[in-house]
Amino acid sequence: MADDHASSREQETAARRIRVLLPLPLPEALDYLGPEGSSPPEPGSFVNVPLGQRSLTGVVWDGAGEELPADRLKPIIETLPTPRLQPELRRFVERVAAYTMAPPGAVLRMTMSVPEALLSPRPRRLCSASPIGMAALDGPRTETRLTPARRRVLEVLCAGQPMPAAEAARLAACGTGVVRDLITAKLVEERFASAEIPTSPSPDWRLCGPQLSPDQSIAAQRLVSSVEATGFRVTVLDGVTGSGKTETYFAALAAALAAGRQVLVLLPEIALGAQWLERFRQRFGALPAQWHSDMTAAERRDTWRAVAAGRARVVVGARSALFLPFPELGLVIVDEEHDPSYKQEDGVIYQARDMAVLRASLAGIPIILVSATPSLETVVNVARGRYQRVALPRRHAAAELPAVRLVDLRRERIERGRFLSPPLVAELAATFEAGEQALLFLNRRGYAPLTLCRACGHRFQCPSCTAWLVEHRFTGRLLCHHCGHAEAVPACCPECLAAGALVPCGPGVERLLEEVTERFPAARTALMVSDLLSGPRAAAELAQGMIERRYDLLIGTQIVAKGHHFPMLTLVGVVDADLGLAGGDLRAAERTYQLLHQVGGRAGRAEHKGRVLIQTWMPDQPVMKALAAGDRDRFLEAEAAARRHAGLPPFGRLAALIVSAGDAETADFTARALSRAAPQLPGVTVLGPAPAPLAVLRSRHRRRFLVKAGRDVRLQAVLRDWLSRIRTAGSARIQIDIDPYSFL
DNA sequence: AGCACGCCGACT
DNA sequence: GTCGGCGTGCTC
Repeated sequence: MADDHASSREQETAARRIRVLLPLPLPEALDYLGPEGSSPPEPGSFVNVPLGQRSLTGVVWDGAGEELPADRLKPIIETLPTPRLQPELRRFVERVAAYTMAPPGAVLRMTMSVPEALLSPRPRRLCSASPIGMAALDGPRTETRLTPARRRVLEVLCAGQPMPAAEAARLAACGTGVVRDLITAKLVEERFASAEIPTSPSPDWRLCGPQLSPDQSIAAQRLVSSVEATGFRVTVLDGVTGSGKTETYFAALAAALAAGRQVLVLLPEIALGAQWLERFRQRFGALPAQWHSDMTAAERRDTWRAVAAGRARVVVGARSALFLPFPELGLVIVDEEHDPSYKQEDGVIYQARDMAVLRASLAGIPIILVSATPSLETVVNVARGRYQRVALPRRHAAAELPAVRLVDLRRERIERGRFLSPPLVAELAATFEAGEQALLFLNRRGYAPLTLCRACGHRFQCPSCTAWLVEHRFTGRLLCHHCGHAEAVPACCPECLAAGALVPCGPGVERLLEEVTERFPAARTALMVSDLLSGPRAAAELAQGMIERRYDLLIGTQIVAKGHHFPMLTLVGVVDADLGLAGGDLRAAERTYQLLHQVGGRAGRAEHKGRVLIQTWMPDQPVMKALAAGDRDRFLEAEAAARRHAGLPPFGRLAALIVSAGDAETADFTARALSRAAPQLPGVTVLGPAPAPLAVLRSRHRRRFLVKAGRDVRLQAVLRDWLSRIRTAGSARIQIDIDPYSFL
């Protein structure tokens, strides 16, 4: 009898057992007890659960794990009314975790990045004029005396829809106190409105786009049919700069909207999206929902909810938008798919373009990868027949591709401390003479990359990193570009106290500005660098100034490479083309090609023919030759051949292991332990340990391993097995980077 | 990720 | 004597 009772209780608790994945870096989901009596919350439900001393929100997960004895389980606190996380997104979380080797909870955290969005929206109180209030407004002034402010509030409320008190106060240009008093005086009444946020207008796919060129129409038709066919399919829209790629993929976007599906557009950095957003608005009559890092918490909360509820039909965002809970996602577009900023480098390390393909495949929907300079990975996937390619080979309308010329710095005489070669100076002069605009590109922020003391040779180094401090003259500071450390530029050398002995070494955009100002005092020059712009609006403002020809010359870092299009810009000068080629980065050449091609593409976009001058010490490098010849495909073939020969991605697998610790000894100790336990398997090569190029970063000493493996090797399994055989001591951390992009 | 528990230096 | 530093370990 007692046994029966016990076993039935066991059965009951077994039925109540639910798995809950928490947004924490735990190795797996935890078990809890569902509510007594009522049916357990379904997988995907958001639940509040106790954990240790605190309580937090997680998601009911499916699948089984190791079962903890039932008597150690705590009951869940409550189930939230938030829409459930779709199975598709749950599988995506698991697959991203498995691929990147991050704990699933850490990936889940990216899908619930706005905790407030999960709470039921607080009902809002809306004000309207009461009958008494309306009477007071209409009636003779003597009956109820109204102050001017009170009168304005009532007028505002009578004229418009019910609105929050703060809104009424703002429109009436008075304080909220006036509204408050009116409520107390019963001239204004307040009602709880439904929590529904007023829906902003949706993009309208029925609007007609601009007339497409014949090339665009053919390409657009193929994209549209991939959307209409439904099902997973990757299409690469490969079009030269200025060929109208955006308008072309807008056709596919419209088709997905017409089919009643949501669309996600990923862009490298939303800061560059002002022109993109304007084009979208012109095409669809409304702005899309946006998702990026510099949104306020309230904006993120509203957007998250709008996406989850299906109200947001189009979302344009940076890589983290990939983890939004779309219930009806029908198309993903990755613009500038080659852009290295799709690689997330901290927290969960992932390549958003690749994960976008994964998400589309799990959802069974089409995805479009867009670029003028597709990544080698993408090109190889086309060659393997896994991706379809749609090409836009010609520039739109009259615009021609710019003429590219290399300037061999080995043959040019350039004064010490100067960085513009005579041919480039001559071209600048000719451009200004013709009343046209020029762009100088130098991917180096600040005044000079290194500052040293002429008297004693002292170099300014970051106290927390193996890196020089970069002088920024405009702000009068020395900055570390890796950790953000900043200090004032001292008047004399901190080492030998010599005064006025500090000399800058090498070029930075600020120093370039100085040189240009000396050479061309009449030229109106603007500097476009992320650290001198307060935000996307400032960047858009500068770009507008260029378009309105308030400047003759723009000097900038890679922020100028993207998105903008300046009709009167005819000359682009690349000051130091070799910058990106240093270091043993496997993608250095490819990235240099993409970046310089993109910068060069800024020249001559309207009817004016553009010229590009590339200053290099290595004119014989294949990248430079390819840029000069405009021969992208041959460059890619050569690059592919080199990578295939070396067994590097996309022809082999690659992972980086970064060991870091608070002191060099612990880092070395852990690295040696890892080295001893390194896998010895056919098809797997372990390189390292070696001090990372940034041997100390944020006060942590770092050692690197590189693991190379054949495409058929289950790399994650090999790494998991390797790490399971060692234990880390003390402050040591091991970070895994699958498909590394940065080699620092 | 938090938060508690635990073991060694400067304070009322 | 205690307050408090943050290193290690667990959370269903």
